[in-house]
Amino acid sequence: MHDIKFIRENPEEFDQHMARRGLVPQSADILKLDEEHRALQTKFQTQQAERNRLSKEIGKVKASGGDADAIMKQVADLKEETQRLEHEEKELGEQLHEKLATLPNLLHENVPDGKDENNNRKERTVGEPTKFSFKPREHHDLGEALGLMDFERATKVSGARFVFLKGALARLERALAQFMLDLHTEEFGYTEISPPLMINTKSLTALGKLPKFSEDLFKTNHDYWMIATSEVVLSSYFADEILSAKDLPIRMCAFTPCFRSEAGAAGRDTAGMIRHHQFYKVELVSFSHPDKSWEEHERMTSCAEEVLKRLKIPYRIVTLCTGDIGFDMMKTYDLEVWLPGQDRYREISSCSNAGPYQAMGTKTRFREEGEKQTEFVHTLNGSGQAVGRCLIAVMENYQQEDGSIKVPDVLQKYMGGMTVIK
RNA sequence: GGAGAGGUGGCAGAGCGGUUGAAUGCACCGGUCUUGAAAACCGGCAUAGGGCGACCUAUCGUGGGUUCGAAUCCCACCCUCUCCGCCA
Repeated sequence: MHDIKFIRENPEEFDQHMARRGLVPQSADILKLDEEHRALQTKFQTQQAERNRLSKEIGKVKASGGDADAIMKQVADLKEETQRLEHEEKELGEQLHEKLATLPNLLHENVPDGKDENNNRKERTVGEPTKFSFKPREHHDLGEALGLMDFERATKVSGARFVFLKGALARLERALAQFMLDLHTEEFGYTEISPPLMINTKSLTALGKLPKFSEDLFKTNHDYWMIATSEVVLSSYFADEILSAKDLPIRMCAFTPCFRSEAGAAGRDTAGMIRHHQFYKVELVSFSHPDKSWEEHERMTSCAEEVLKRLKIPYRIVTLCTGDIGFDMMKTYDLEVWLPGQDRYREISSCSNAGPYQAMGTKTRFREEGEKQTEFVHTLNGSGQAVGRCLIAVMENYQQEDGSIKVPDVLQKYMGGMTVIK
């Protein structure tokens, strides 16, 4: 959701942002609509004030036992016109809201231009791609050979893009999640949340995720949507609320399954568990003071990075370009882990600053101490990390020639001391 | 699933067709008093939008309706609570 005031004050700048998103100039249309709306609003309100005044008059006259017929006729004559103005005003208001809610977010100046992921800017690489004295295998090869990953039965029971993990691999998934949660809550000050996994249409619409992403989501027959990320429930947590500046930043993390229809991904990443309908993710969300949100973005990214550093898995960081960044984000860093089996880096985490865009939709505001004025918070979200993909990264980077998998040091305590999966 | 009760400001809680955007209490903020604090007293205290401004408009769960006029009446929906049933 955009701020109409910003567009009024900076129409050219707004159009430049939209142009970078590949859109034609929008501000002229919006400002015209805005002006019409405001003119109509003033007109309607003036008439409404007159109606209210006369109606009160009637009350007084009647209370003193007088005859109010003449005034009542006068108001009755106003009625039709007033109702017409009201409907028109509402209609224009909705049109304007629709525009502001469906246009993509502004962009941080630092976001590179480009049409797809090939134009993302590499920021830094941490660690070297893992070296092997043999040809490293892909995670699904390893998992199936170990008898701990069963795609066939998952297909039988559920369908494509599902898996059964067994024994030590199931436990490894749990260990990873627990390691991540402990790190973020104990060392980085995030509050652990166990949120609803289903969300209503109203919340998703306020966030700007609907109607745009309806095809990518699973919907229940009770009109709930399965969350595709816990970002949506966490970011909606303070909807319609006014926070105190002194409480910011508010940091939350949640470990949840994520459900995605992968409607547009037919044929992509069909082998293994890279792209499934269901996966676990530990999500980080921050509500930040506007002055501090870019700082918070860097901090959040480093929290996500720390997971990989401690697991000793090589990765790199890229800044998404204008063609690859999500439409509701101002800037996004992707963390990409090295997958030896695929011989390439793959996305494992995405850390974004939405600025005030989401907060304006959910009406999440804050107030400075002693001020009357409210302001929208900035919301940030990041994966810290996608557990499923992290599991893959561990398997492929820690594999040994005999097909066994070493357990990273930091996970051993969560694995009952186990040092190798075989 | 069945039966009933109810949703009003940060909280509690009046109001049930006409100066009610909303009494009162608590909380909170400012002041007086005090060496300081407490108490007492005085004042302030919802959100959003429009207007250069005086000011105006909207909002009493949500949406619609009745009426000159709705927090108050009618309809639908949502949510909460109590009891019964079922159930992890």
